[in-house]
Amino acid sequence: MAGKQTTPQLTQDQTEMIVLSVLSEGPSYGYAISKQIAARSEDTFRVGASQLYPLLTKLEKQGLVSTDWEEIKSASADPDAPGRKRKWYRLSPKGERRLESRIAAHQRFTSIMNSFISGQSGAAS
Amino acid sequence: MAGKQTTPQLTQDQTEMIVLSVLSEGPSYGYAISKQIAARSEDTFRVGASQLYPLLTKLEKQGLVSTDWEEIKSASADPDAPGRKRKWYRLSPKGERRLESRIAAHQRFTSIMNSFISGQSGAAS
DNA sequence: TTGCTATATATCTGAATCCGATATATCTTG
DNA sequence: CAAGATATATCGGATTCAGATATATAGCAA
Repeated sequence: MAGKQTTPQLTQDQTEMIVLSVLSEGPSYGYAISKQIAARSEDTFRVGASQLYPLLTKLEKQGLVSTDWEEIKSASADPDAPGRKRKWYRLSPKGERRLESRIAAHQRFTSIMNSFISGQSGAAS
Repeated sequence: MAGKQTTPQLTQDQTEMIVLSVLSEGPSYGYAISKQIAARSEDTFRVGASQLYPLLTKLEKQGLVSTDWEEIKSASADPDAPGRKRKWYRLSPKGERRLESRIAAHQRFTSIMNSFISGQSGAAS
C-alpha cells in the first residue's frame, strides 16, 4: 500500500537548503533535524526519514557535512550493554559555502517568482 | 545542445501558480505560455511541452480555465486548406480564486523559508 | 523547389523522486 | 510490562521529470 499520491511540497534543492540551514545553527542528527523542520514550519515542511537519511548520506559523500557516532547510554541500564547509536552531522566549511550558494539561488528564485505574481492581490514587494 | 544544467526545478504547485499568473494577464496558448515563462524568467524557469500540456489539460478538467480553438489561416495559402490550430486558454473565475489561493500559500511558504535562513548572510527580511 | 527554422499541440519513455510502510532496536513513561 | 517515543535505514508502488519523438503547418531564404 505504499506510494500514495501527494504533490511534492519542496524541491530537492529547497530541502537541502533547509537541512543545511538547520545544521548551520549547530550539529544535529537525523531524527532531531526532521522534528525541528516540522516544528519550526508548523508542519508545513515535512522531511521524513525516507527523504532525510538518503539526503544526509549524499551530503556526507559530497563532504558538506562531517559525521560522528554517539553512544547513548541508558541512565538506568547496564553500563556494558550496547546502547542506542546517534549519528551527529556537522556542517563543514564546504557545506557552509554550499548553503550560501543555495540561499543566493533561492533569493533569485523568489525574486523571479514575485515578478510573475506582482500585480496580483497581496503580492510581495 | 543546451548549455545550462542548473535549472531549479519547480514543484507542481509552483508551476501551476506561474501558469495561472501568466493567464491572469490575458488569454494565451501553450506554446506562447512556455516561451513567455522562459523569457520573463531569463531561462531560470522552464516549463516544457511535456509538462505544460498535461498541466493545461488538468486545469481545463478542473474548470480553472476555459478553452477555444483558433484556426490560423495562412496569409498566402488556399483559404480552403485546413490550416494550423491554436488552443487558447482563458482563466475562469474559479481559476482566479485558485491563483489567489496559490499566491497566499506561496507567501506563507516563502515566509517560513525565510525564517529558516534568517541569520544567514543576505537573508531576506 | 528545396531546405531549414519556427510555430504548435501532444505523447512516449527511462530515470529520478516521493513518501507511506516496513524493519530493527533501544529508551522512557505510566 | 506494555505502549509510545526515539533513532537509523531501506523498500517499493506511484508519480513526476525532462529530453526525445511524432505530427503538421507557416514562413523565409538560398
